[in-house]
Amino acid sequence: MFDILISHIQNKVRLTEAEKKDLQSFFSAKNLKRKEFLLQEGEVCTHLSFVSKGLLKSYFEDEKGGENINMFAFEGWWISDFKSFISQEKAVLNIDAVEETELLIITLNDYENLMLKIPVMDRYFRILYQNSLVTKDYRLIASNSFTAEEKYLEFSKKNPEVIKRIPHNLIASFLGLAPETVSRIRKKLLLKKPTLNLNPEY
Amino acid sequence: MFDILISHIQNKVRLTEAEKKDLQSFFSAKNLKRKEFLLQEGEVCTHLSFVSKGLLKSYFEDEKGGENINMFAFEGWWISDFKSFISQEKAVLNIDAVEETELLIITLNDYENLMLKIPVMDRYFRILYQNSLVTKDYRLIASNSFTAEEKYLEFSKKNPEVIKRIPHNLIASFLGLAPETVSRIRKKLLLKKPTLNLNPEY
DNA sequence: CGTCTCGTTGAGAGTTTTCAATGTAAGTGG
DNA sequence: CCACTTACATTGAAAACTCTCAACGAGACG
Repeated sequence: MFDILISHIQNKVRLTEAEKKDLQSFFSAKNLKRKEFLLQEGEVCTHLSFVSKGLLKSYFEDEKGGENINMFAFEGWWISDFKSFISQEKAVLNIDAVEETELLIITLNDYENLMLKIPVMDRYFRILYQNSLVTKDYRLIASNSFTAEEKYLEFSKKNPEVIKRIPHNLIASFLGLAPETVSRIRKKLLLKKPTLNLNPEY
Repeated sequence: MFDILISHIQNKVRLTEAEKKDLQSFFSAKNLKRKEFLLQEGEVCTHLSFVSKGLLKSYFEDEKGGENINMFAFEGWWISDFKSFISQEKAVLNIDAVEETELLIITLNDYENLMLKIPVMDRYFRILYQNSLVTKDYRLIASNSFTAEEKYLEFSKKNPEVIKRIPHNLIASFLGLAPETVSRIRKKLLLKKPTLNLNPEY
């Protein structure tokens, strides 16, 4: 459980044994069942969470009650309503578990103290956020310039595993499309470029 | 010139006098005239740039030659094609000057050495990127869930000064809308909610 | 004065959404 | 294990939104 966290951190920076020990004391464990909320709109986002197992989605709920998915968080990802977490103001996002999930969570105070105590964690998060910005930037371009078909194609090309794991209505929401639109695009793509049948039965 | 950089950094972290001195040695100055390129698609983004004066835009050029503006960079902002800068691969973005611009630029090597030499700069960028993520996340939500009118309204509410400084066709591109659409929205808004005339002439 | 940039307007085309109905698979409780 | 409910996907038709194309006007700049 902590191993995953440690290994993800060590992927970017080097930790001493003492620091690894230290690190653990800042986090608590939390489990969520399917559909259970980590955060609801209007609450303050008290924790930043590291996903050690499972899958979450964060989403914005519009006036009509529609879910607009903002991001998914898989094993090894961090998630929160960042704005709410940093400012300790009310959250606008909801976060819930798509699959049964195990988290390591840290409060804002501990997050800050963690970095004061283990300065290399500033570096870790700097690199993490830096990479994250690249991704968000690309998504923003796609969202503003691509057609529905391009959005879906691009997504499925970049995230083939995700397509298998997450229902298409959620993927549609993530891409800012209606589920019907995605369904029609998939149909069109299947007709155009039929799947290679690697295990023909004849 | 450096003052602005230093002051922006000190806004987030504390620097010693020695560090301030040190810092300067990592940067060079660069000026751009209106429409001059800082980076063109296909080149490698060799520098991360701090805007000490002026205004830039970064954009993605689609097949039809349309500019899809990704971000603006005002005084005190950093800009680059981050993906290209970090990986030193070819850039997909173009960056050019909207107004006459003064930059402080740093290479990837120096960027990395800077943080090794002045570790608190890891912290500075961590906080900078953290804030940036909040903004991008919000833009992503808006881009995926808002109507054209909501996008424009929201933008003009949050960035009243920007509206004055940047032509509407660029704002349209930034919002992922056609300039005609923005023009029509503005007309509609003017009719609906006429501007308060604070200086009546009668 | 001519050119270029920016903004506006209209009409038609195209894309995507919405609404409603239906089908299918999967999970739950008796 | 079956019956029932819920979640997910598909399809069609109409509506809504936004874009494209084309033309025109105004202002800035050299």
